[in-house]
Amino acid sequence: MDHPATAPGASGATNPRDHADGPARRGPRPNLAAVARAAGVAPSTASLAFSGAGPVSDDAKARVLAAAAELGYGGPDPRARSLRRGRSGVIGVVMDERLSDAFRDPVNVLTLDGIAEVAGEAGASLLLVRSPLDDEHGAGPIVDAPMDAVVLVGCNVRIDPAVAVLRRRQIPVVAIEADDIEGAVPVQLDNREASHRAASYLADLGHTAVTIVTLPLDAERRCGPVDADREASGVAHTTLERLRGVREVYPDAPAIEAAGSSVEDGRVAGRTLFAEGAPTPTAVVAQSDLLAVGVVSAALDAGLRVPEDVSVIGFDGITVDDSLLHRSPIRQLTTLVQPFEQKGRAAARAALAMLEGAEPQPAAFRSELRIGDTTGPVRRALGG
Amino acid sequence: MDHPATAPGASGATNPRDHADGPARRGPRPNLAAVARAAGVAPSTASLAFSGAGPVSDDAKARVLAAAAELGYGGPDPRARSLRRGRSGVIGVVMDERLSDAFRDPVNVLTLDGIAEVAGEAGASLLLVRSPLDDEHGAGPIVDAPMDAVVLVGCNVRIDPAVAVLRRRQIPVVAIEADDIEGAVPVQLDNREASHRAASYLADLGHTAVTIVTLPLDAERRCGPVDADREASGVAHTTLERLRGVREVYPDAPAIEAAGSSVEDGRVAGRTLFAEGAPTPTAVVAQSDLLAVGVVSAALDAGLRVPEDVSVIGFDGITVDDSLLHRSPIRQLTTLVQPFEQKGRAAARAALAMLEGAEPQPAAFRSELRIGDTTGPVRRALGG
DNA sequence: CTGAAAGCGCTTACAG
DNA sequence: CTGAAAGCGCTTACAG
Repeated sequence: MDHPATAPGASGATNPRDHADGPARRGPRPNLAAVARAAGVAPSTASLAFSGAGPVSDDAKARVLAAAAELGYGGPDPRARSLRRGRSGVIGVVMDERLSDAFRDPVNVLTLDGIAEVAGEAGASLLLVRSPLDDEHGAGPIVDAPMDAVVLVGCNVRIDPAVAVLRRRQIPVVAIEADDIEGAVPVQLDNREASHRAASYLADLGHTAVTIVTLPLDAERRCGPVDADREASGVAHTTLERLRGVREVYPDAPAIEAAGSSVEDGRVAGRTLFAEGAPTPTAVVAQSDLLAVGVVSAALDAGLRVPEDVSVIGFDGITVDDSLLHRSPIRQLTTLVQPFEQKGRAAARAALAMLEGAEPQPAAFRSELRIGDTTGPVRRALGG
Repeated sequence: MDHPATAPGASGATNPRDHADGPARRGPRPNLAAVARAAGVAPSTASLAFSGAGPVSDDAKARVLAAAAELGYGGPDPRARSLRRGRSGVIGVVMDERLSDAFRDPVNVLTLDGIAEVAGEAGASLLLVRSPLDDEHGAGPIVDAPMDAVVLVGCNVRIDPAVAVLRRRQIPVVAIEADDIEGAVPVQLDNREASHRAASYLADLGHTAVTIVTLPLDAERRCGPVDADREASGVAHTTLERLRGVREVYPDAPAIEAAGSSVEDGRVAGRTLFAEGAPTPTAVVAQSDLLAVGVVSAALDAGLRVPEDVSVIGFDGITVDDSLLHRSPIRQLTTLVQPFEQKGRAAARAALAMLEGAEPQPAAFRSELRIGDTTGPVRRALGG
């Protein structure tokens, strides 16, 4: 399925790179020394003519530029420049998942947004890198890509190998939403407090039977009930904090772990939750909006009304698309809205600061409870 | 609004980078020579121990690794390695817009998906770069970021400066959805033929009054009617091809240019289209799904029924979220579905091939007309 | 299997 | 304002 037809007229017989283009470029790529020679100046002068980092006479500069054009010189080689300068102008963005999965989650895309904005303004470019798997330590871009600083995005799970590598490389690290990592600047959210607030809101509505649908606790993509052992073995900081926040209000609330953060993962968890015969909660706290939509969808499928029979609350405040929901009267999820772009911007600023040798600013952000139409007062107890 | 509170307990008094970490790392970063010295081997042997590119005795290798650990050496510096090798393992992804805008369009994200998949498998990392503005030639990452090859994504507009720079740098270029660019390997879609098919489908349904809502024709973010002059001045290949495809069936179909590809841009165009007093088309061909949703939304706002009063057809086959639509009975757009991921994969493969010095494969893909519920037979002529 | 040598292409003090 | 020199850290033929 993945083998495209070759475009009939598009390729032609010649290699596209064979096209001559103004000044012929025969032989090896010219370097700055060759340009300087052609211009009749010293290499250092030619360098200055390009970088503007020192005084050069207009005449010398013009000769250098003319020689460069003549030889087809494309400007100083960034590889050599970065070796010499000790900097490459590249900020690494490390994500937990396959990049193609990461892009599927709006949470990551929105964060990237903020990072890209600040990095772009500063002239830095973003290198997308996947966190290394356990079995490939010592390989992969995180080990050998040029990066001046790194931002960990949505790395809840499997952060340790990445951080270890980066620390050894002495690359400054900014960690969004990870537990305090030794040597990394944190950009944090009030996960626990926010979850506490959401739970309190449900308590105010009279809910007592609350179940939590959690994000993954580690990289194993398990799904199912979270018992004490499972919770103790969890490494995902965000997941644990959000869980604790709800438990501060509902100490005995059962939890179900989802395999990931997608609508489908939420649906799977929801099916368990609303299975016939099982005691049905009157409210569900899901740790992401995607999960929440899946839970709502499972509830509707099970013939329950939302919020009349069951309230559902999410986390993130993103816009979610799900066709099943469209058939329902639900217009907006009750959720905790978090400032992704701001978090991304703060992370990028911290990374740039470390790059400059300045003291980076740790940052903490707040989520706001946004009340939509997936939550309501608890239904009257049947026997009440 | 963007100044986060400093996290109370998160920062502490010390610079995170001051943390000692096992072997002290005093003074300057060690280099491979220092490691070799400490291990009692030649630098070349130490290099081989890390790269595995040649035979090294187990003993020598162990001594090198031990010395590296002892000195806190994080492995060969990628900057030096890439200078020496002439390769950096980085593929640039160049986009037309601010990256934060680019991420907002699913079209780009899906394409990036495919690129990331193939690049990731090959161990290459992706450098996100914005196409330079006209007024910043000679600056920005496209000029001085290390990249072995580049993929142009969604660069319809403002490609020329980028391509000129890349050509001078002699960086191989793969262009997704751009007109044949001299020296670039094309990854193309059947924009014209697909649009022709969509138009034919409308013709079969009896539509004669068809209006086209186009993507931008250049970078100026204009919106309004496309007259012959405007069309002649257009530089966006995709826009023009899709326009031509429809015109092959409806030679006189009027066109309105949208300022961008968003639901809101589509809505703006739609408002013009369905303004009172204006002659209303019985069908609209929008050049993207986002635009199509905006048009549908404007039609509903104007009190028209879709598809009974007006049919709307999109392009892309993405999932679109729009709350207004949810209130309507419309479940799926009629649209031309294009294989974004496949296009991305093909582009990445071509880039990798050029990197290896192999002959890259130009690729061409096909869009499929997917009939949803936004199109239907033309309404009976009022006077008919 | 190991070592000595050369050089990738640039920039930056430094002296004029 | 310009030039000669050194060196960023590595890898790769090449000889042993």
